[in-house]
Amino acid sequence: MKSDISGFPEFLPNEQIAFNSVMDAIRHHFELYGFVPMDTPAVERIETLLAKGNDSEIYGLYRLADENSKKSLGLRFDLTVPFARYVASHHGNMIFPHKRYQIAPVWRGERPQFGRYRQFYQCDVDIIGEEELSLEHDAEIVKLITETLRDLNIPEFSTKINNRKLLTGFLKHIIVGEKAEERIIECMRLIDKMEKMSVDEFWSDISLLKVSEKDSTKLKSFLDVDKRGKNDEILKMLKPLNFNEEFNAGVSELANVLDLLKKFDIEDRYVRISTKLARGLSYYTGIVFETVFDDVKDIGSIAGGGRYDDLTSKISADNKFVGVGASIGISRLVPKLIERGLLNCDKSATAQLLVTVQNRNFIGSYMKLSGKFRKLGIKTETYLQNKSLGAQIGYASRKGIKYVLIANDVELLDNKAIIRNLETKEQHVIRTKYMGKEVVSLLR
RNA sequence: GCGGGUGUAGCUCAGUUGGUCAGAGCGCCAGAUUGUGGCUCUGGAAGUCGUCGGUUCAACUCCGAUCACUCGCCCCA
Repeated sequence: MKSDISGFPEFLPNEQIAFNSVMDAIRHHFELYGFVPMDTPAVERIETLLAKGNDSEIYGLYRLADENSKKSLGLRFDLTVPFARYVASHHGNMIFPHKRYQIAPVWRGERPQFGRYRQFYQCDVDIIGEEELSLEHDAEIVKLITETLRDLNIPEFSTKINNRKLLTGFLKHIIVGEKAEERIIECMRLIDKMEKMSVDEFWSDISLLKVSEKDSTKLKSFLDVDKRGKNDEILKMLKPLNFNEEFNAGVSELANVLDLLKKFDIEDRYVRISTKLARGLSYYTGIVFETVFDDVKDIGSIAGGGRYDDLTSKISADNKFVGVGASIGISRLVPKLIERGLLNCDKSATAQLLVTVQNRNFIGSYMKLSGKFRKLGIKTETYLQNKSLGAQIGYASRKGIKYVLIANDVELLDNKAIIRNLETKEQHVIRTKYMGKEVVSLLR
């Protein structure tokens, strides 16, 4: 993968074909579950984009420099905010629960680095309900993401799962008093990135938040809970803690989703509780999860998502929509798969067959012949440059086109042609007048 | 926004204290190979040494600025 402008990657043809094959596989899974496609413009009104968060320059927003327009527009930095805007404006014509997917680029003006781009693709699935949405949907999303990834040829992965209520409930229990809300958010952020910090660093930062010694002890044991390993054991420890109602609701939702996942045939090894998981400070309100490779540590998460009970209130106040969704980061995933040799990248062609042209006076006949193959559903390219047969076959070989058709004028007039398999060097003479299944099976 | 690294052929890079130093491998093109690719051999094309300025008899080499890319931090999936 190359990048001519920093952070804006582009692929060579073989990589693009591989990238698209992953994208198609993901799309296929999404549609298998009945999700419908959706697209929105690359730009949104600035006020819509800013509705996501507190920060005035969220994600290094790209603003459109259009002096003639009074509208103030910017490039989307994720697919959820545009979706919220979409629901707010079209809900009258939508059917709920609404299940949609969207595979599209987003833009962020951050400094790029490895596995982090300024333009990258997200594959989002979301389920939106009016007023309420049962917990089964949360489990279904996790199941869908797990199965989608499982069916790709990727390294071992697992999904960390948590519930925001559990985390905030606990933090509300230990952090009270002045500026409690800010300190809770700061504490949640520290916990979220705890694994990146040293132990000393973490606790010295925590002490800045005026957590009492007694509560620090509680925090410590709380953080240790998910070291237990087995989800059942972790839940068994969490249940009696009974810090407050919010916490209890979180534990109960978490337990329910895990129970549903069992019923939905998602094996335990794919999902494990991580009470530290917060997933940034965004709109999540319930279940949160993110998927990482077990052994590949140098890229962040490859998928993630969660439940948000308040999708549209910042955009339109009249109706309440709740949702649960997830996103797969293929712009991170695919280069890693290519680097690891897990993604077949040796084809620079979509064609299965190259029709070579030896006698250029018969170009019309060659083109008609190509047309016959195309009608049979075989992707066929006709070689149109004036080059030797050897050069034409070399062209097919380098592009990864498996078959070539070879015919001179005599053969054309006799309705014959040679099909050569470039991998096995096998050649077959075929009759070109009436071609059917036997030719199709020959080209498999 | 902050800090480090790097800019020489299409790609990956070498280039000594400033003076035969415009180089290699890969790739590309042609031929050996007159209907049949990969392998091998032979030949060939290709670079304003990122850009601008300075020092010097002399700059790819030293200095300054600038631009670009890249890695990390902040932030974030």
